[in-house]
Amino acid sequence: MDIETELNNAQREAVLTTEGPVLVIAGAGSGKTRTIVYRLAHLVRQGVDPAQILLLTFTRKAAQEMLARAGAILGHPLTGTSGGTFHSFAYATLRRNTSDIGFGNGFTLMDRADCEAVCRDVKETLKLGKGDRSYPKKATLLDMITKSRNKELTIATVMEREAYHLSPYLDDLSAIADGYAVFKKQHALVDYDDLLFLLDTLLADNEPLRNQLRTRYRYIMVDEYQDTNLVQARIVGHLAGERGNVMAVGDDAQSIYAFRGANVANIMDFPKIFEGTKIIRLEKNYRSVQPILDLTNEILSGAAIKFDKHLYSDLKSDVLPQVVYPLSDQTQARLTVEHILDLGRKYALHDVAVLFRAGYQSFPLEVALTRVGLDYQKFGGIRFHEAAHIKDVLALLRLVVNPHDLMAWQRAVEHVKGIGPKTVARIYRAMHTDDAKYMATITKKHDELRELLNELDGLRAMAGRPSAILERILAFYQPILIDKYPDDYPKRQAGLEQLGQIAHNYTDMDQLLGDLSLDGDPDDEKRKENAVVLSTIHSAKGLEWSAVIIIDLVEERFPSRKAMQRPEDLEEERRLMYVACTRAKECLTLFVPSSVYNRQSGISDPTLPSPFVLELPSTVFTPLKESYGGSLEKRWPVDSRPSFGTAAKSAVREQDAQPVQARPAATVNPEKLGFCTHKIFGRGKIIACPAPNKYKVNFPGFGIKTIIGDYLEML
DNA sequence: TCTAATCGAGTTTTT
DNA sequence: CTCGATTAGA
Repeated sequence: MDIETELNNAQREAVLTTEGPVLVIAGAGSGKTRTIVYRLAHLVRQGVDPAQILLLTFTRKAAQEMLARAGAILGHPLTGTSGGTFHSFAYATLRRNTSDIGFGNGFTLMDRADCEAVCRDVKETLKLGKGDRSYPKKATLLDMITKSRNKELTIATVMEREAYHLSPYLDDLSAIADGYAVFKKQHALVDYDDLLFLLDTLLADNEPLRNQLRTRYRYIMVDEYQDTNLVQARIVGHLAGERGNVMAVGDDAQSIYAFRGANVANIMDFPKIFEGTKIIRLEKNYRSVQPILDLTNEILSGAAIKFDKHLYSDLKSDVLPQVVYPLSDQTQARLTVEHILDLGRKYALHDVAVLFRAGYQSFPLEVALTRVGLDYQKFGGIRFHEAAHIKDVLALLRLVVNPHDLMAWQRAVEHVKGIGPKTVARIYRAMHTDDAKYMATITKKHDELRELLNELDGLRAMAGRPSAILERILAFYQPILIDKYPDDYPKRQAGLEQLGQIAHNYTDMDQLLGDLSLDGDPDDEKRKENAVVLSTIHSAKGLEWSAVIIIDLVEERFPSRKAMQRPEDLEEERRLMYVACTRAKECLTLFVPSSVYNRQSGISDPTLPSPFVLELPSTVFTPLKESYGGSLEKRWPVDSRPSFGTAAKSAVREQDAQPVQARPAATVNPEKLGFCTHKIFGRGKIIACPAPNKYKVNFPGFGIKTIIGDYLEML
């Protein structure tokens, strides 16, 4: 390890400042990870016990990679260092102190599906929303509840700020949120948010424990600090103390988790909370060639609130990033595959990534890749432990540990034919009131149920290692698997076998269950060789590839349709675009399809290019247009823009650029909806006003569109 | 009363 | 494809 030659001045200062609070503002690709890795190694070399270091990161993968790299520098692994996410750290700490948080008999961690099911059950128990087609879905209910908790605002405030269309349901939502909290308490259930809040309270109230942890973790490092929320910041405060040796690392321009309650103010306020903070800025970029940085700097310069950032690099290249305009999202998939094959001659396939805004956007590409026989590895979207068959097996595993686990019972018993939600609830009640009579009748009626109960009794009696228990469960589940998924059970079987493999590494069942829900896909651990990477941008955070392709850069997809309503959401989309582009080391290609398939109408809709592409000056990229023959030609996209002409289009863009609140909302009495005109779609009839300042309009020739009032001229 | 089957509407991002 | 409302049948 040579700190003098391997690090620049700013990095070296961050590594060598081991005492007191440090805030590292690290631009994209500025060697942030390298700095953390060297600091870990440096601390250990200075004689710090690795067990005294706590490394909090955004994913477990990131933490383990950093620890491994530090170990490689030192020539021996770091033993005993605590590294992981806030959530997994909280889970482990709470497990050791269950009685102090009011769960003397332990608690069960719920995953997203469990939480949604509780929301639905509470809604039904309260008899709310019966027959109302536009009633918020269980996913929406949960979104509001967790958002309100993560931002530490009332539901009313969250609704007022960002979900105005839900305001008719405010009272219902508050009632459901209360019911949700009560239900969790009654059943010893804990959701992801609870992990953080319970740890915060535990540390605030329990001085001996707080002191014990402060002594144990003398050096704390927190990565991706711009994506922490208020409660996470408090936890750091508890653990570090006012004069703690704590280093926070982050980049305000890469804050992309506001939807989850992340608060950029945390990183700005860090020096206020920790007195005497040393602030270090890493600005030189070591990842990307200069032409890519020219483009990413342009993305940031369009931000509403300017960033004090300008990335620069010594890496030269005379190849500009490309912007490709395919005719449709179908040809986009084909052109992407061709481009990947092309890149594959220069780079290893796992060094090429395709990034997109939402998980479903890669589906056409996945089909195209499969057709030509290219292997791919997808990040984001459905996680390993969320697949139905994995959840089924985990439910059985959970029941072995905790017979009171209601969510697991629901899952396990609903496989029995002839038993639905109502009967499950009655069985659960009967078991807990020792109603032997009902149990006898119901087991007599359903053979499958009796077998299930017998199996669980047998499993509890054997009390072996997790892997042994799991093996027996897999055997028991086999017929259910085949019955439930006759079409694709072999594929799912492979997933179950993988689960078996994972279980071999564990001796403690609680730890296994916790890790599975908290640390994502064990599949993600290593990058497959020779497989191109497909990833949501959120899942690509902190990673880099030689070549990066971003697809679906059109309005309504990226930026997401849901982010077009509020200026602050659009700003987060811009930062997301920045994160995506800064992942690229040498090649960056942006795809802007001219039309996308619309499932509703079954035809392809014309698209508008993403504002983030439109505003780029033509000097920073090379435009390529797909000809009708399917080949690519260098040409200005403006030459071939369809129909309505560029004048109308630029007029619309100017309008879009104005902040939405800048103009008073056009007022229309919803009682008598009339006609309106739109710059692009022309004259249309207003058929509904689903929310204030939002209209459903039928445009002849274009169909029904939902549009913000600001873009309409009322007639 | 409850379950299973069918139909129609709507799809962001994650610990 | 997935969720929820609706409905026919047990």
